[in-house]
Amino acid sequence: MNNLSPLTAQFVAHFGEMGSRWGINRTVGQIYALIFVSEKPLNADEIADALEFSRSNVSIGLKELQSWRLVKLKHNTGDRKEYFEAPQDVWEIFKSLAEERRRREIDPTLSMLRAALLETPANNADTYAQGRMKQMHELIELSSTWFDDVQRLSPETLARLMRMGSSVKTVLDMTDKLKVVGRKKATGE
Amino acid sequence: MNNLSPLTAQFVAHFGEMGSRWGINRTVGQIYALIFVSEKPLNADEIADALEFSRSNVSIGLKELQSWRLVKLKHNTGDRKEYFEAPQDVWEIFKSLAEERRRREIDPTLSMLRAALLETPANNADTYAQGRMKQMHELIELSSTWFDDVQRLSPETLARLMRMGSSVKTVLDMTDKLKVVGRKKATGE
DNA sequence: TCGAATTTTCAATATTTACTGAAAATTACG
DNA sequence: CGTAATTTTCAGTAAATATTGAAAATTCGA
Repeated sequence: MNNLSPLTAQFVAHFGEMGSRWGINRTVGQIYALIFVSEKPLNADEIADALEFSRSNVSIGLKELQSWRLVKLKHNTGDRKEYFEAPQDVWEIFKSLAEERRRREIDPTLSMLRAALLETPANNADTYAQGRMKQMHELIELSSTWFDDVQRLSPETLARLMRMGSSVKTVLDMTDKLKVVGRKKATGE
Repeated sequence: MNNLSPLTAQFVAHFGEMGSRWGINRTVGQIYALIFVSEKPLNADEIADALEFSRSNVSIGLKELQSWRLVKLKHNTGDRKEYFEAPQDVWEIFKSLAEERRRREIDPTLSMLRAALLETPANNADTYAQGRMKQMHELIELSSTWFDDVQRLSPETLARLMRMGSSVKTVLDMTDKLKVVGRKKATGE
């Protein structure tokens, strides 16, 4: 890798290796890593040069990253080249990733499950299978709705929630009690 | 696919196609799907037969599924064959999946980042890069600690939390107010 | 302990996916 | 417009991954 400091080289290499586990390929992982740690936006030639990939490979990789909304395109005045950068806010990155993953990995499964649940079971095995599919559907639906909701929270609220960790239970219990008290008051019980 | 009802065939095929997006391969996805909707545990021959895979392929696939803790091995008395089933509780499945993913996809990255953050930056670019890595590290660490915590909640509490969705903010705000009140009381303010 | 039943390994092969260079398409500036 | 700069496409090739059948290893009951 051309002209990369050991620090960056290490980071880039790791993303390359992990790429396959993350569902992207080595090239795409490395390109992203490089963009992520660069202070200035990079153009495709710079990336191809630094990573020693063919120009066309970089082009494909950048398209892929754009489809994941992980890089943003920037145009510099007086320069026709396209420059790419990663969003500054890591929360934003996290959200794009989650949304996109959901769109690609979760939603199609939900559709399939919904369709399967509408079918008339042909025998006992089918009835059992449909029951299992229902469980799966409910769990996925619940978690993804929840994720939608959480995503709409402000970063601060979200951070607060996260910092609470499992003590969230205490808060929920507290709330339940308050609700009961409120109800009693309201009904003059 | 031998002897599979259309309903199951559809489900199995979907898991096969999605497999690649989920980071497992087609075979493994299909095997899992089949086991998941089966009322009785299945042995490798039954799976190979139903899915028309070679016996060895099934063997490899089952090993993979075991490494993800997605299937459990069962021995039937008077039968030397190994039978496989998926855990009944879909929550449990979800947790195994999350844990295993974390172990494979998150933890190695955290280690790499920790190591990188200890290095002495060689120049300005490195300093910037390290800043970015720090942001990434903090986000990942926060979300995974949080996930640990959440995982420890009882399914009921968790379900409650999920059902609340974004109204969780109201609860947090409420709690903050209560804390303030509590403090005032305590200090006689 | 022997041997049939069963599972696992592994080298060969097939399939899929990634990568390249060259050519085509697009862009925007004079 | 025309053209040079730039990006994209694509057919061919390389590399990685998945799949198989056969052979080896393991398991467990007689």
